[in-house]
Amino acid sequence: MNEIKSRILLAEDDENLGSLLQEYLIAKNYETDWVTNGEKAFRHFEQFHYDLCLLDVMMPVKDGFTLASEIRMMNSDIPIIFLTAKSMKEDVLEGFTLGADDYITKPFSMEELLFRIEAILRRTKGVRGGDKNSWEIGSFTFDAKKQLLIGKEGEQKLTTKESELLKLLCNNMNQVLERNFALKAIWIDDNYFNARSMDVYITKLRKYLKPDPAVQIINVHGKGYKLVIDENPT
Amino acid sequence: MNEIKSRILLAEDDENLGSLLQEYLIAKNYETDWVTNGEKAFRHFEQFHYDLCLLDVMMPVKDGFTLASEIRMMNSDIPIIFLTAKSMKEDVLEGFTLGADDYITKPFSMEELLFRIEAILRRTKGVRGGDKNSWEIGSFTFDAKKQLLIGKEGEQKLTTKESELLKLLCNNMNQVLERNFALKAIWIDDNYFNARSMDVYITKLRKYLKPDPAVQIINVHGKGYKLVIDENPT
DNA sequence: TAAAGGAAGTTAAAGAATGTTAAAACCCTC
DNA sequence: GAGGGTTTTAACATTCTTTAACTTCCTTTA
Repeated sequence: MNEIKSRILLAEDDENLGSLLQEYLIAKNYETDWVTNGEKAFRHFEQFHYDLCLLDVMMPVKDGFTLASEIRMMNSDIPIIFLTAKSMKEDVLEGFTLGADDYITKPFSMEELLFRIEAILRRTKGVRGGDKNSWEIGSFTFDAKKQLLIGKEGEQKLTTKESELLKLLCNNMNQVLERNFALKAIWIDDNYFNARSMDVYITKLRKYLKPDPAVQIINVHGKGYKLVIDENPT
Repeated sequence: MNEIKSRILLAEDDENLGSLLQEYLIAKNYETDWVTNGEKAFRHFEQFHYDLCLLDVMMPVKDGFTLASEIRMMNSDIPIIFLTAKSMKEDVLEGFTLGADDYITKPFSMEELLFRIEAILRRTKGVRGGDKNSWEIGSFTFDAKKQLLIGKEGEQKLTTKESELLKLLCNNMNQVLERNFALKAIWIDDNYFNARSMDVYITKLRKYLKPDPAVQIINVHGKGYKLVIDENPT
């Protein structure tokens, strides 16, 4: 239940390897989409949400490096692992300058890949075992278990709904929390009225967080909300 | 610009390799302490502050894995890279279960090690090479995260679409941002209507940027747009 | 070089999404 | 079933995006 599946985008033109990897990753409980060229990969990336990209360097239509730089342009945080057939140093170096998080040289064992994936996800999700229930939100501390938002000016007790929504926002810090996802997670039904109810809660949370202007809940029109924190206030 | 030196703890019993690595890392501007066994390494770790540990797996007195688990016990966040002579899978796996952030198999090139180190430090320090979310645009400052364009005359809150488009332009500063790419990146569908919608947003951005005549969004007919900044105004 | 046609610029308005506030409905506990 | 807190509904305000209509600019080609 605390096992939120991570979504992986796998771009690999070799049909055998690709399907093998997809099968393996799905078996390991990762929702894995497999595409066979860089062009398709980019379209998938635009359209869906992923937690990690696994990109073959040499692919038809659009190579892995080009693809990676385009992906980086749209999302500067998502982890990217390159699969490279050649162990050529130049490849490795270029990959890292593009902001790769890791690379792995073919042939590799499934296990090795899996461990690299898990190592990166541990880091990026900031979880070394177990899921979080308290966060630093700017100058606030939010304790989800106690449903308490502690600020400089004092404590604010949160209702269940308020707390659940803030928790989802924290879990997706700096990323878009999709309306539908939040609705289904909290309200089960994602109908019109519940959506409006959620709007009301967003307003409430914004009011609570108002004392720290570095903290903001930003609306992404037609998509959802994003909790952002200004790291270096001017 | 990022002149903060990172401190590295290097534990390697091979005198030749150890001194070579230390020399190289210092040349690359890392403050590197080199020790020749696990026992000494742990004492150093207790006594000083480090940003990254580079541990040989096989060392006298105390091996790298034991050392790592002791270090982990004191600091669950510090990045650890194992140096391993054997390429045995078991080693790799055990290393990762101990919370290694990476491992590298001997023999390796200095460059490869350096890039792995830098990749990890980028991640943990949250600073990645070509990864920005704020730009100087002439006399403006654009904060993509907060969707804010700060000028001399005041702040302008940007909508999601405005911000996404400006971000793409910034990522391609002084280069042509292709219409097609921007459309697919932001609107997903690159049909006629979305293209006209983008035109509208270009107009809006130009209006916001108007206060500084050195900043311009130039149209490249049939191709796309280019954000240029006049560095030395006459 | 002038005309034609497509590309881009501009502005306004319509419709959908979101923001806000308050009252109503609900749900506990006593 | 009264009272206090929580959640939903309602009503109205505001903002965002798209569409439309019209204008201007650019490139090609006769």
